[in-house]
Formats: sequence, C-alpha cells, structure tokens
Amino acid sequence: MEGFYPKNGRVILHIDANAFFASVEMAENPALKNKPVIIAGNPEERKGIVVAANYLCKDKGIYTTMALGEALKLVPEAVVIKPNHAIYKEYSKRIFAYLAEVSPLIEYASIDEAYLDITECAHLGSPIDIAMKIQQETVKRFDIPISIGIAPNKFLAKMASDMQKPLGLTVLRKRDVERVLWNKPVLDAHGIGEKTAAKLQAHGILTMGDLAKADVKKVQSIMGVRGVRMRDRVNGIDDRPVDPEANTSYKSIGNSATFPKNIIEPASIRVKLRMLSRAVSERMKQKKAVSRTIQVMIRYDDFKTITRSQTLQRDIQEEADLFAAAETLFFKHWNGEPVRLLGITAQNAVDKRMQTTQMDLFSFQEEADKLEPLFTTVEALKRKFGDSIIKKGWME
DNA sequence: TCTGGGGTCCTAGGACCC
DNA sequence: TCTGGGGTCCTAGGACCC
Repeated sequence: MEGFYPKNGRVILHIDANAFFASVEMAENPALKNKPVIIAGNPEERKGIVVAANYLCKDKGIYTTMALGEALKLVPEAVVIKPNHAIYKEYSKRIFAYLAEVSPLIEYASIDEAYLDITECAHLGSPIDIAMKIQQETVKRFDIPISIGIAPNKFLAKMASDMQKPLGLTVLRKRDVERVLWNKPVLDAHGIGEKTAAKLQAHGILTMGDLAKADVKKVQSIMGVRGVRMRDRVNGIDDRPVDPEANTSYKSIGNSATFPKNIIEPASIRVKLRMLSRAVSERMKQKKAVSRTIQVMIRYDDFKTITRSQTLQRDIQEEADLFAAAETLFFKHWNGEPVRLLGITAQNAVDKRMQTTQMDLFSFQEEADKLEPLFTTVEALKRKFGDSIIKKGWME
C-alpha cells in the first residue's frame, strides 16, 4: 500500500457533509427523503432565511441565506422545518467521533466539516479505500451522505470536496492544479469573497490562474498578507497543519439575537442583555473559559451595526459580571434609536486551566529566586512564561 | 422578501512606554 | 525646540466562512 502514499508530503482528507441540516432532518424522518426540504426560521420573527436545503431544492436554485419567501416562490411545495441545532450538534459529534477513530489527526472546521490527516494511515489501505470506507460508514451508521476531497494539503482538499456533491470523492494532486483550478474565477477559491474578487478583477486578475501568476508585490498591495497566502494556495502551496488542538480552544464565545420587533425601552433592553449574558456565561462555564474583553454589538433598524468593547482588570465568567460590563457599554454607546439586534461576546477567551497570567507575585518570586542575577531574571522569566507574564510594574 | 447566528483572522489608528 | 523609532496593548471595523 505504501505506493499510494507520497515519500514525503501529506495526505489530507476534507470531509464535508452535504446539506447537513437537511440531511439530518431526513435521517430523523425518512418520509422527507423524496420531498424538497428547507430549514428556515419564522419570517414573523424576522428569521425567515434559508439556513439549509436539500438537493431537491438546491437543484431548483434555492441557496443558503436566501429569503424564505423567495425560496417558496421557486419551490412552493417545499417542506419548511425550523432549525433544531441540538440535534445537528449531536449528529456532528457522533460523526466526528467516528472519524477520529480513522485518524486522531482531525481538525473540526465547522459543524459539518473536518480535515483528516491520513499520512500515517497506510495500514488502513490506500487513501481512496479509506475515503470510500468513510463514505459508506457515515451513510450506514448515521444515514448522512458526505463528500470527500483528497489532496496533499488543506486548501486543495477543501477545493476538491466542493467539486462533486453529493457523495463526491475527488482527488486533487498538486500537478492537477493548473488544469483543474486555474481556469476558474478567483471567487471560487476558498478564502476569497465578493469584495476581494471585485478588487482583484479591477486589477485584471479574474481567474485563479491569473492570481497564481500575478506579481507577489501586486497581490500584496491589493489584499495584504492574505494576498500572498492566497497566491500560494492557488499554486498548490499550503503548509497549514491539521491541528487537533484547534478543536479545544476558543478565541471568542458570544450570543446574539435579532428581535421579532425592534426594542427601545431601556427596561426591555436590560432584559435582553440579561438573557444574553446568561447564555454566554453558561457556554463559557461549559467550555471552562474566562475572558476579560467584553464586546457588545448593536444593530439598528437600518442594519447599521456597531461593536463596542472594553477590557477589564480581571477575567470574568459569571452572568452578573458579563451583564454589568455589557450594560455599561450599551448605555454608553447607544444612540437612543430602536434596536434590531443585540449581541454579547467574550473575546480573547482563555482556558481557565491554562491561566499562567493568574500566577501571583509570590510564585513569581519563588521562580525568580531560583534564577540570577537579577538582570537576566526578567529575560529568563520571559523565556519560561512568555512575554505576557511580565506586566508593567510587577517588581515594584 | 429586506437581510440568522456562530465564529476566525486581519488591519489600522491611538495610547503609552522606552 | 518641533519631532526619532521600536514595541505592545486596546479598540473598532472589515472580510470571510458555514
């Protein structure tokens, strides 16, 4: 089997569940299988956008984020189901747990996507054998169809899994990049959206091939470091590892809500802030995360959205602390107009268990005493604990 | 038909320090 | 007197993704 694997280099799978929410609903209720299914909220509550749709709908032009009313014009007979996130999460967990059995080098990219590094899995068969087995098993065990991309890095694997759906299996080697990718528009590249595509187009860069061959300085001036990275990627270069650690750490934890009707009464705003604080606090506790930077998001009726944040003296997690910070921020920055959406986010969340910054001065001194002379001590402490540990004035 | 909710990463300016 | 250069942290917002 060794022959299927590169001598040096990696074999990465990108696994993507197709129309995941709709697939779960159909797995839970097989009667839906031959019907067009749309997952969407209630337009009366201003949540009437398509969150997911099965292929019977997609084939007729329905896509995610489309207004439900518009979608129903295209497919009036569609079955509309409200999102059941708890069930989707449960399926996701079970599917990922199965994938982790295949290779522990797994990184969850979203609720329905994962990267799997199978470089060391030659004993399980060829990459294609492994991918086919995964496809069969997820259908058999969970009744969920998935598409898989096989490639030497994450970017190409992601591009590959998108090429054939549903139940696609696509190999994209580095040597295929020019033939397969370069004639496609830059917008098709994962990581380039409408705004960047328009900018690139204004500079005569229309296809991934144009980007791949463009001058590095030029793309850097158009889109900064992202330009350099994207140029590498469409040349088939992407060294990002599949990082299982990414599954457990959180940079931010937040909740937001669009209200059925705009609110303007300070009392009702406080009620909403209280609810959001509770939700965020509960999730932080679940994830054992604390944070000292709290952000409030306010969206007005005209969709103008502002974010305001504050960094506190200490890490917080409790609902009351989150609420206090959010309330202060809101009433400091609110322009008094009706509010469509409120959000609270705990930023720069850190794991409670890994808080080296919480170490007190006594422990510092103990460490410091072991090291001398004083001048090198600060440097030594920095090396041991990182720069953040040396706060202004800690020696005073 | 007005446009959900959860995230990540990057940029840019200002404060502040040495 | 009129003005350097490097660095970090904080804040606000933009782009992108599912």
